[in-house]
Amino acid sequence: MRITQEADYAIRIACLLAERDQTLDANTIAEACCITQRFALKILRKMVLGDLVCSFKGANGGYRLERDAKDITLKDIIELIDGEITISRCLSEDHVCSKTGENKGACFVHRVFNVINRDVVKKLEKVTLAALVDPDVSVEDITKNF
Amino acid sequence: MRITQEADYAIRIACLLAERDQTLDANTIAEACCITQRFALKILRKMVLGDLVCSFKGANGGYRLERDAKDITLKDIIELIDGEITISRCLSEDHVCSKTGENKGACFVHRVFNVINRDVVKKLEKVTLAALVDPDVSVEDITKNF
DNA sequence: ATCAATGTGTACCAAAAAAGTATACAATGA
DNA sequence: TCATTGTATACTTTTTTGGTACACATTGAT
Repeated sequence: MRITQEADYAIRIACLLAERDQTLDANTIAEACCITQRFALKILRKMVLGDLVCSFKGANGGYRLERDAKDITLKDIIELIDGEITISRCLSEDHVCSKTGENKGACFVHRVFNVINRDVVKKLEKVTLAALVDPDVSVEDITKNF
Repeated sequence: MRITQEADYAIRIACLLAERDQTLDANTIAEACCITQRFALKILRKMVLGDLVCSFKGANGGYRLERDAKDITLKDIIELIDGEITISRCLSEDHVCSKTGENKGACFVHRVFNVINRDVVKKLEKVTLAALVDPDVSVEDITKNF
């Protein structure tokens, strides 16, 4: 990665939709998430194309989650917005290592990074929207089985 | 983070110095690491200022590791070059969350990120230059006690 | 039917970060 | 004393991030 602001906003938006569990229009979402409507629209568009939320046009239109909140993870949202999660550029699919001329896993160091990277992804996969939104679930509850 | 190219090069340089265990000049280092001399000089400068390597001017000058290779970790090198390791901007010391107006740990999501982030740093701390350079140590050896 | 409300598509712009280069200078050892 | 090697500072370019603009397409309420 790094996890971008845009992914961060997308997570907030997804949490909001999970919390309210109703169709919300872009304006409402933008206000609740402290971003401009235009920017919210852009992020929402990506989320629609990524089958994370569905949209309704016309009066009383808006957005809602496409799937159940327990079937959406932080990994899903971050990858949708930022693309493949990689802690180092050398780990990304299309990157060619300037040292070895090959891509990921060619250098010893990158193989170590790769182990760490996979672990991060695995952890992000374990965090569901449902857990994030549930007031009875603490950070410790979420992270204890990492 | 993300771990930058520059940090990546710094790691290569440090590995080279650990492997050879002698004073090497910037040109030799640059060639071995497949970067320009100028860029190597820039990175080496940071490493000198960060007390990771020491330098010698004049004829037969060059660089060598300041400390023993077993006392230098990936975390040391990456933090030296890239600054604080943070998987999301919201976790960095001087960042103020646009949602809560506070900094790290204020939002629930960021608290989760923080747990993951600390774990990454902890893993990077466990990888020493000595281990990376030792031909008898495998990636599995390094990562099994993560 | 019509029109206001709402999302769509595409393109553009600006700031920040990353990656790398240039130049003039300072120290040192043969 | 001068070639060799590092120092200091500043600049340039490219890529990524974060965000905006505008003309258009649907659709539900009236």
